[in-house]
Amino acid sequence: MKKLKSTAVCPCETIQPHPFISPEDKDHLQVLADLFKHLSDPRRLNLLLCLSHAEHSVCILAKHLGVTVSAVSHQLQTLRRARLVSFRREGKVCFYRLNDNHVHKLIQTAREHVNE
Amino acid sequence: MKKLKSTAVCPCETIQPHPFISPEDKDHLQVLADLFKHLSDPRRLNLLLCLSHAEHSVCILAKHLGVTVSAVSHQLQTLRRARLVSFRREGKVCFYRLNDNHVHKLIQTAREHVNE
DNA sequence: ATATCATTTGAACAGTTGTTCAAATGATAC
DNA sequence: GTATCATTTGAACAACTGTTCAAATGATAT
Repeated sequence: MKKLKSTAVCPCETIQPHPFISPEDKDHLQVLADLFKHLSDPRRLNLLLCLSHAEHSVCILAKHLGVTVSAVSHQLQTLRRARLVSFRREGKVCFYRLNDNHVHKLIQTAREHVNE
Repeated sequence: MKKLKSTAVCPCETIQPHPFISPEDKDHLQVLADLFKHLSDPRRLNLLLCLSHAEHSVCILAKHLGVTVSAVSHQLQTLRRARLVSFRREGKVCFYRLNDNHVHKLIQTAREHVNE
């Protein structure tokens, strides 16, 4: 067990740091990460897959996903803030739907990655 | 402020729950979510984008990303366990690279989603 | 063997996330 | 108005995540 004092001097010190990515990508980095974060929870992913077939009420979603209504509602609010889903109210019932079809493409590409 | 006792009885009660997704998708749900989780951190995403241009050493990556070597190394171990990156050792230096090009496709699809 | 550099590893710690519970809100019917 | 159903909301709490720090390991050179 040697007591090494971290000198923190490496050859890279002389290299001037610069991003390997373009400025516009840099700007979108956080936005992209946030998008992926919404897809990174199994239950939320399941929820999105349910909605990819048709619009559904919160109550039905909870039933089919096997979780509480409250939990689904919280997830839906998160997805709504991220503009991944939208909804319409019909009387007492709220029907949620996917906002566009890009989510499908994302999942499809990910699925290809997994299956190899 | 009414004290409502949750009756937890809704019309959906009569509906038998079934997944809206196919069995094989159900199996891959966790795997897919895990994949997205690795892309959900801005710094890790930045790291992957750096590697999408060429292989790089840990030291250089830390320099360019503006974080400590330790932090980068931890991230790389995570990505390595997920088989998203691999590496080769050359003397004292470890060079990391992307494991395949699916990551590019994923990022590209996500980027399209963001730009609309 | 010792020194140094590049990298890894484990522990601790702060920040974030998702669920649950209880209560509130919105809408319809009586 | 009250009752009921569907949904939302906020607070609390446990679980997870990523960073930092210190120490260890791996490799090369002297």
